Amino acid sequence: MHAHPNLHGLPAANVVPLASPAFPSIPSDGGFAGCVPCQLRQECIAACMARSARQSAGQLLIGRRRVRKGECLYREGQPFRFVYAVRYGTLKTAFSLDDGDEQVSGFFFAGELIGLEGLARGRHVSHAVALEDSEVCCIPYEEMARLPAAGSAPAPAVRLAQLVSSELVRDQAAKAIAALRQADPRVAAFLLMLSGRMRERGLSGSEFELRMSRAEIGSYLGLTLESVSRAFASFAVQGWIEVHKRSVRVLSWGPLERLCLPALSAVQDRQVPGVDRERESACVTGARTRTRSAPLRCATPVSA
Amino acid sequence: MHAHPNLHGLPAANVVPLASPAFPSIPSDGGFAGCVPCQLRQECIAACMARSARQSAGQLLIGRRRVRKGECLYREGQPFRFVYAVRYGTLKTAFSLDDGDEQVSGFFFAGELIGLEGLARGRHVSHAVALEDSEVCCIPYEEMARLPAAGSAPAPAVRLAQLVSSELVRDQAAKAIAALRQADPRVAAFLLMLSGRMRERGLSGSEFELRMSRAEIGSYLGLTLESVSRAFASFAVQGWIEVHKRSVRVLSWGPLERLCLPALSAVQDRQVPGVDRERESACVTGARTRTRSAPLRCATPVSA
DNA sequence: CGTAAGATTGAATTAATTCAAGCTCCGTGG
DNA sequence: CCACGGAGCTTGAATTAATTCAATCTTACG
Repeated sequence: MHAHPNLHGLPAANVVPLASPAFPSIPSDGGFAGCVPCQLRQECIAACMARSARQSAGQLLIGRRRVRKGECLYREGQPFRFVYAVRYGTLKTAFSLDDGDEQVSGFFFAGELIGLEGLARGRHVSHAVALEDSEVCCIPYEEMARLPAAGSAPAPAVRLAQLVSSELVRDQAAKAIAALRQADPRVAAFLLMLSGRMRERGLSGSEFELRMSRAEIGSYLGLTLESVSRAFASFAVQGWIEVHKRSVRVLSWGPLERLCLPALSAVQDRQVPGVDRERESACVTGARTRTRSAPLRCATPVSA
Repeated sequence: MHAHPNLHGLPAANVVPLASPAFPSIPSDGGFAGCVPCQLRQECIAACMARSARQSAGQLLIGRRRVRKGECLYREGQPFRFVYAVRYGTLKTAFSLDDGDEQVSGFFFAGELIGLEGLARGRHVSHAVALEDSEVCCIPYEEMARLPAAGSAPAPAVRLAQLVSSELVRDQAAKAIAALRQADPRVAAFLLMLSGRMRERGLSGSEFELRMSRAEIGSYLGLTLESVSRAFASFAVQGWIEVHKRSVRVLSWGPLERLCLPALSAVQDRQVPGVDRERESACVTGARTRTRSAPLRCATPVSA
């Protein structure tokens, strides 16, 4: 189908299928040699686990699971047992609203982690569905959480907390998009976000295939599918993009970026390059909640 | 001012002001005796740390910090050093949009944790501002992350990951509210959410004081302040609530709940009572993303 | 007591949704 | 191999609802 540059590359011999009735024990450090060629955007939690596992007597089995298009990786209410790392493919997460509709809460590409929302209550509060044939690594949470720190490296649990926090940052970007009240800016922001994530994994950022329907995009953005369709059409007649069904080619970034300017930095998700002076000063001078608020004074410590 | 039923109750002698030029060392298990009377909604991470600290040689200093109304607890771009637990008061988190406006991302009450978004990059990506005079515990992240597991109890880092995940669940509730496209249902959901969180800390759920402005509510809900005001007015003329400026009294829950029905269970944030059959079946039969999607087949494991 | 911030209310505007019809493309089965 | 059917996408027109702009009111605070 398409290139999968981010395979974890676990050798098959070290991979234990999850549905296997008996999990054969493998050496605690044996399962990670194959992780080296993996090109995950962020250091894979598995690599972190490998270091710890080498030093501990604990056993660690990382399985793989294939999820075909339309299939469910986990469901709302199911016990949380695994954190899933996408090896290849695309998935969405969503949850059921009480009227039977579903709300799409995220899209996940190769190298990204799914299922972290289950950690809070020990049960998943959303479900994950493959948008195309996909495969994931299944990292057993309990075992991972028990692994101690290896030398100066942080314990896997610490790394995990960091990765959950990354999801919070991504949610913040989603809120920045939601703050764009109009349809066109939101869709533009969505394209920019997608493009950035494609580039992160070595794919073209200006020409890619949408793996999700207009309805799913609309749900994620808080728009109807018609509004999404019209936004695409509008961009196309302006000559900013070419779009045919689910294949998109961006011809001109400038206008799209201008459209979603207020959310641009949140969407582009750049690593913070030191303290961002501009934003800091915006905070000091008193950013507005539509109406200008009082300047942000600095909090004083409590005297002992 | 008002009752503070959720004080951590750290004895003053064990509390080290953060701005003190030199942090005096205190016994690693000395700072937590006072945590016992603390009535946090979820088990406080500090209690978890206490157990670990007792067994380790590490030192752990938990400071307190007073944040007066309008003051900033931390800012975007600042290094992430502490997780903050609200002792009393109310804070909001928000971030600056690139056009200078600010987007409110959350409200935090006594017993809740703030600042977890900073974990991802080691820097805060939002700022936290007190909506009234408040006080927080400052839990030093690095030190906490290094604490090992104490016996069968999980390491503080594991508990931390869980708490970050709880924020993800809360974000999901916010997405459920955003899925209510109209103003009145969103405001109704906001009231329900607030009410639930008041009750959680032993306060009245039907009569409370809003600590945030209409503009802040609007920013959080994706509405203009006028729309929020009109929604309140509309509820009042229907006889469902009494509202005068920032004091709210709910007279009739039913209509408010009906109004935001699709998001009700997400907003009420009930602990999952076992596997939720209803929702599970909704998933199996194929919940809709506005247009009905294919039934969710079950993923098959990869054969070894 | 005066001022300013926050809240309310009204009227005009704007934009998304809704409803409906038609189209394209893909997979299936005759 | 081609026809059929359906899912997904597009497009148009009417409707609906939120936003915008503006004026007024209240209240907290200096």
